[in-house]
Amino acid sequence: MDGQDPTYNSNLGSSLYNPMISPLTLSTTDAKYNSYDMNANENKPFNDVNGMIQQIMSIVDQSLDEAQARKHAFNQSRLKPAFFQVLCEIKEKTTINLRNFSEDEPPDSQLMRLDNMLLAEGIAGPERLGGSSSSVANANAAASINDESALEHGDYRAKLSQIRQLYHTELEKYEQACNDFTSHVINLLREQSRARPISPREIDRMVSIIRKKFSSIQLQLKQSTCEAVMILRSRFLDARRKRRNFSKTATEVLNEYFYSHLSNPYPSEEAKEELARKCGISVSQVSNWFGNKRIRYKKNIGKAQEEANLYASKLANQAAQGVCGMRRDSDSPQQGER
DNA sequence: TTTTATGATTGATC
DNA sequence: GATCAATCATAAAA
Repeated sequence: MDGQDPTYNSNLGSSLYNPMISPLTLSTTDAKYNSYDMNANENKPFNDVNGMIQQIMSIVDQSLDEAQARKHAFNQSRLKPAFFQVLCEIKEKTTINLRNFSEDEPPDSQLMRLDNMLLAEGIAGPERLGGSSSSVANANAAASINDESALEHGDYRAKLSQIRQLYHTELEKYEQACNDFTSHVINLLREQSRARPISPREIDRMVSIIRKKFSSIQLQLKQSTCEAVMILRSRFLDARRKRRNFSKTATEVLNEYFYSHLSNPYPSEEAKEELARKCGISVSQVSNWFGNKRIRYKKNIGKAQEEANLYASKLANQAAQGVCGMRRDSDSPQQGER
């Protein structure tokens, strides 16, 4: 539309921009443009184009009433069908590429991944009553069996539900804005279709363009929601973040076993289960404790000797008082350690 | 605030 | 799969 095409220009000159049939009322600006045109008669088409541009530019300065009045005048003009016809002809020549415009695009794999994740985490889709992601449920089952984990699990669910709520609020907002904007554009195009040729297919295409733009905004929302869920999960699943020391009693029970089996501080599976039960911790925690204890004892035997003596005298006292409960157990197959 | 203790994790080895 | 050794992250003590 840069006016370099001679055919196009001749069209403009012959009909559209002929002042005799121009639907737009010529204003004083025409005079101004005519005044600096050295050869007004020969350059009439260009002269008229300038005038038209000037008129279009001046629309922004018009009041709404004025614009409405002009629009009304235009719609009532007997030249309007001719103007419309000319626009149809121009369009016929300039929208060839548009016809071949491919509208079928493959579904966005990134969007699909995000959707799947949001669905899996219970953010998208139907709300799960008392539900959480299976992975978290497994993690919780594997974690400590005390009340604290249940409490933190509840905390996780509360935070997940918070994320879900925020996501849906934002999504609704986007959808509302998208619908509003789409219907606004449709109305605008329908209104404009009275003045220029706009096919329903073109309106549909415009709608799909708008939807694509809005879905890219939604993509960002989905992305940030996924990130929030990942952070929450990593915090919940990373047990190191919420390490708690075992109770004093539990440590004593474990130490008693360790120092009374110092020559072979490797409790059997049954012994581990018994210790776990006594200490109120899981079997894997007992295994961890013994793993840590063995390596730290080995690294610092001198210092650990004091502790060893402490537990030895403790056991001796218990034996003297005849309350040697632990040694009585079948979980102490080793004899004569230390 | 810094240091130490301690429970958990990770990768290698057997 | 159990254990070791190194390491991380946090609780508790100094």
